[in-house]
Amino acid sequence: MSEDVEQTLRQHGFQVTAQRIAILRALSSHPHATADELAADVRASIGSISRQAVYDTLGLMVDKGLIRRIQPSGFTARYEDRVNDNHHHLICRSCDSLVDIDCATGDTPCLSAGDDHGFVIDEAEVIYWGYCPACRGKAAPAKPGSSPKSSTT
Amino acid sequence: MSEDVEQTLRQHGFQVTAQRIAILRALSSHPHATADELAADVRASIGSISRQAVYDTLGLMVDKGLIRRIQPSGFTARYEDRVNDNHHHLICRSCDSLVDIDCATGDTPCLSAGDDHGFVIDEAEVIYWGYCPACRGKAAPAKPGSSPKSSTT
DNA sequence: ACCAATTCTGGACTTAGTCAAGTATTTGCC
DNA sequence: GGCAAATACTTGACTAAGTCCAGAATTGGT
Repeated sequence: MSEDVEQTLRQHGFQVTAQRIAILRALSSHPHATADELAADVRASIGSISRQAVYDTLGLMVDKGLIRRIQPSGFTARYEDRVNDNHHHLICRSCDSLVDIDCATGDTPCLSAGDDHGFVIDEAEVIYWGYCPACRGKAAPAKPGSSPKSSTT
Repeated sequence: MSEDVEQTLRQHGFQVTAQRIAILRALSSHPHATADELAADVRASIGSISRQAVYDTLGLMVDKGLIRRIQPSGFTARYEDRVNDNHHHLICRSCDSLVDIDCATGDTPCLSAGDDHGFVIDEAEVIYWGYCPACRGKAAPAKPGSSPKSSTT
């Protein structure tokens, strides 16, 4: 299994180092982890790693499309290794839990924006906000001034 | 015109203060501004304002649905006063320009997620990533290791 | 095994944002 | 219009996330 990770690294043009292997493995066991959480996980397996190495590696991997970085409003950056598989994220406003969600609409649904302003669009990132089963009852904090925010789409 | 802003504040249950009026007006002339940019703008019109007042006010206004906060990956939080009008955002990966974009798909399109995991979804936030007309030619930084990232949807 | 290129470390630094205590302003009421 | 209670604002210290830099260590091709 360590070989798989090594393979992946080489295929994407990375030098193979203990740190990178550890980061990648940490990521696959902790999807949606923050840089610090990954660092902690890596330290548990490797002994130690510098913060800089973590940020450098994650940054490079994101650039090469090996992993994905997400950063919803109010959260610090999170990373995941599910990539190129057409999924989105669903976040509970109350307890901050974050789950993956597959897009119902086929292959490139949301890519059809109205007027694209001349941009070449290569990705549509969707974040669904709401309340998870556990918080659904207890929370529902009836936003006072505003209408129930029906179709922010 | 100052009266409009006052009205809006009262309607949403706010006390009316010079700072709040100034923030709201700054926001309508600078859509997608950061907290610091707004503070600077307010200082230009009012003389001075504390950072805390800016954050407090923006936070309250977001809570009451008067304004919206967006924070794309790699950006600091931005605020806008277009609210409840079903629009999304389009960002250039190269020059970071950010434009509004209306959703083509009608009223509550992207709200139809596949399996909602039992969540009650009240908002679907969409961010389109790509290259603006100006950067389209010059940038296109041919992501090496990864396939052209066709349908991240 | 050696050398150049790449990567990692450690520490200082920056930026965005929060906390808490005290002061000022607003607003409802007389 | 004046007063008190509630609300808002200011100041300054603090935290967390992330960046910068220079030097040491590792990797991988020969």
